[in-house]
Amino acid sequence: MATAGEKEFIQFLRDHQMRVTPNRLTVFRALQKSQGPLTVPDLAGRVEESGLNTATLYRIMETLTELQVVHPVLQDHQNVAYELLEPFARHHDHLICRQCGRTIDIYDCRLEEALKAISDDRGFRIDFHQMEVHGLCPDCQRLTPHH
Amino acid sequence: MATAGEKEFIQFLRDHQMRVTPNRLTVFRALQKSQGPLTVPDLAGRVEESGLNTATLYRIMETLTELQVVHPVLQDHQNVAYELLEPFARHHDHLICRQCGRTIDIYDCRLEEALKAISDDRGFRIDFHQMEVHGLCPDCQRLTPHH
DNA sequence: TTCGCTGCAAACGGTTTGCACCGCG
DNA sequence: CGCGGTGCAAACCGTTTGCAGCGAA
Repeated sequence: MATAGEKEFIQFLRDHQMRVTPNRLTVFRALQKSQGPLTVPDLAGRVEESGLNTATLYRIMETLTELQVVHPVLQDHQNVAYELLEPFARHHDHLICRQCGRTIDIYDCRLEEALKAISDDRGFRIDFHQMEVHGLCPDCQRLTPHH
Repeated sequence: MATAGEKEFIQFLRDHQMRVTPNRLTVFRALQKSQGPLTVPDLAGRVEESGLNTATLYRIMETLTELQVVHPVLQDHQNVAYELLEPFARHHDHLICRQCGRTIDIYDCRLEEALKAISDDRGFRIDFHQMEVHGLCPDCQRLTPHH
């Protein structure tokens, strides 16, 4: 099943009484095109030609976060970056290697099911979740086989 | 099983060729005493009487992060905060309510097991993980029963 | 005695804010 | 036409850095 696209995003904004502006579409497209999460400075670089102002960019990210179109995640242990949420991007979690810094996207039903069971037990209704697993990827284990 | 305390922290520093300084002990104690994650400004307030300098505080947090005594997490969708990791604190994940903002700590074997199975499948060796589940807590569902 | 650690103060840069203008609905 | 959205520029403040002195080992 494909993820929702620009058309659905426009409808989503209308449904939430938010105006459909060129700036918001520009940001949405940049996020869709990107592989991973983007910081505001990242985004600024990618939408440079549109002349979009940085202050506006921050305000748009705040809006999209409230609407749960995106959510902020911590990058490199220090920078806030944003990534699209369902239904605008396929959900996944992250394996992050402490050695090479590479991020591996994962999606696994076992995890989703465990999570659902746990939340149900407590009567918590899930919007979305985010998980980071830190450790050593297979390649780096081979290079530093001890410990 | 209790979590490791100050004595173990001191030994940990020695094992890693790091000096045992009053400042580092002060920070460690503040983190232990705290319920949740603390930002650097938070910490600065709590260790005020010790006269610990802010720049030093940042350097200590960087060091503790590298040693994996703590790790940074995103608070309120924007601020970086630090929390102790195993074995210095009991591991747990978070349910975060979008309505009241309250955080519920959870620990559940089903999640840990699913995670281990998934990582094993990919040959990824886990140091630690962090999970945030965003949604509506039982209390807030009662107050806003629609949607 | 050595070198890691710390305090101080200045600089940096990501983020926020006030305000006037613009343009979507 | 009204009000949400935007650009601009200044301010803010969390964080980083250089350097000299201190103290843990």
